[in-house]
Amino acid sequence: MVENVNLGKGEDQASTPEKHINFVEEIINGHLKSGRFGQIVHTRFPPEPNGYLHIGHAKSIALNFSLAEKYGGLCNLRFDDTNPSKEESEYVDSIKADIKWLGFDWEDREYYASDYFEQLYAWAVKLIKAGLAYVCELSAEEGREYRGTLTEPGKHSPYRNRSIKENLDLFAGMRAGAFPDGSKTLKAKIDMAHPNFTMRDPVIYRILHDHHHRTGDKWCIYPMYDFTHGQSDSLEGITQSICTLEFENHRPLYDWFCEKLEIHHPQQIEFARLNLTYMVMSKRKFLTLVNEGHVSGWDDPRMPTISGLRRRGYTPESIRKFCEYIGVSKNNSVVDVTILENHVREHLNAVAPRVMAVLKPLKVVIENYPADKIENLEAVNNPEDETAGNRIVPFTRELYIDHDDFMEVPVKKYFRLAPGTEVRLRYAYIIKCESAIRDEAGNIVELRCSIDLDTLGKQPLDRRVKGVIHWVSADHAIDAQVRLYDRLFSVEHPDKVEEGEDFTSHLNPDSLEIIEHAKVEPSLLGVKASERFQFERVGYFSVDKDTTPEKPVFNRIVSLRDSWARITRNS
RNA sequence: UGCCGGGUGGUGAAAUGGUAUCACUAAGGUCUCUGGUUCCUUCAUUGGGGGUUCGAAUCCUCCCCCGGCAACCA
Repeated sequence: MVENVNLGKGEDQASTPEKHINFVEEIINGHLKSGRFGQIVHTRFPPEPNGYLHIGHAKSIALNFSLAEKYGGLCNLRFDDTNPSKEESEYVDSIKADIKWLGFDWEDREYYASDYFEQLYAWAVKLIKAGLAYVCELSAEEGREYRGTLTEPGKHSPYRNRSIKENLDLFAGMRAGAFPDGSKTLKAKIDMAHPNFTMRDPVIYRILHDHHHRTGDKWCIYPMYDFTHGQSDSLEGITQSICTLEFENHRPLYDWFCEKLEIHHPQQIEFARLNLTYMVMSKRKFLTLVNEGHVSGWDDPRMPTISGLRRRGYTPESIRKFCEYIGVSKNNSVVDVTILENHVREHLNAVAPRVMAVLKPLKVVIENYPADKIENLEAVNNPEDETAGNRIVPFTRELYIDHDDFMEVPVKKYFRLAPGTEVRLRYAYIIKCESAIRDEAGNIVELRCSIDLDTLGKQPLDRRVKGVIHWVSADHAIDAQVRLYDRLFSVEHPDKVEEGEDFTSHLNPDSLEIIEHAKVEPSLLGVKASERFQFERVGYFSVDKDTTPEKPVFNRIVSLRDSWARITRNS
């Protein structure tokens, strides 16, 4: 029907789909066309080192670094460390490790806003000399009162009209440590009646007798974000300064400082931050989760932190693709977490070696198979990747299969094992269930089966056996701990809470199930942390750092799509 | 209430005055020694009203809804 399909290039088009240009790229194209910044594109990722990075940051990182790459420019890493009381070098290290893990490289351009303190100070003096800044002695609370409200304009500080000389002396005194914390601030003199609060004489310097992670005790006054960010961008020759929507109100101030200081003036561009269903995404809430013990730490595999996703087993490729896929816009949106999950499935389907692992072991004894016989059967490592090769799995008289693969009274369309029915053991033979053995409590603890030895590598001609199940040899199986992770919250929007509740009331009580004695195939002996596998018919798993040579520990990254579970759920 | 943003299927994004497009989810089907993968099919007239126009998601206008802003945080 469609005539304009280019058949010759069809595969190329599929692998590199015609990507729509997002609004940020449109703006950049405009800059390139007008020559506002010449033909240069220079972005930056500016984290505050006061917490761990999360998937929302990954969106910003991917955006900034990818834009630079796409336009043949550069992207800096800059730590926005203007608040000494909250920032630590521990976070600097983790942030750098996370960005590297994601696969981005700032090369030698690792900058710190604190490196610009001296220049920032000089610019503050310049503002004072231009009559555009003054030392104010209103307390924080008084400052709030003077700022006015949504509907009423603010009023002028009584200190607003000091002489330039007095301001200069006072500001020098602030730097010299002559005044206690909170006693004075330096404010920009703009417009107390401005409809935008950020323009109502904003504080640009405050007194903080605090130790800074990089400048030590050199300073006791520190610049505010608004007086730092744009100037830092300017010093680094940034062209497009990309940030999230909540800074939109700050753009007039960003512009004001660049203009009044007469310095290189980057363009601030705001985009919508990432939200995911079944997740919260703020440092404060993460802290609550950690401090109240709902998770084991910032790198708990259920956390949407980069370190959590990494430990869970997510691949950096899948996170990058996800970030590209969701796009960039100014719409406040909530992305369905299944999209993230599908990206990691897609990647792991292509690259993860397949193995057999039995999570809930049920012993199977094949009565017509010799007790002393061991057959080494060949299994495909990855049907999606011919180069992955084959491996050997030992087959013996006593096996384990998964409890879920047996039903004493099978429901309709169930084609796994049941009394009297047959099933294919993956890569091995067809067996038939002859009887089930119970313990005293009535639980089924063992199956007695018979084998059809004429079914290895071929289908029987006289009948169709549809079910295929995984198994491990009881004698050869390795004992493993398996941690089944699920969504941390049980509702799509955990932030939406009733009166008197908070987001923790939506925690999913079943977000972690630990299986102490799973049985996995012997090829898994000696696995190393962060290796990833597909447990056939079950899901994708990665080796946790808690693994020991004696006992491997696996984290479930994500289950396989399970259309059987869907059928049973719907009926 | 003031200012700034934003409203396109259940979800995320396209379409920049000219046939509402691409994915995800969901549902159904195909294939299969993974109930995985693959492949196929189905699912919106763009927040609402009015206007301009041969023609509007796109332009004008009024209204509605959602988000952000009143830290000496970023």
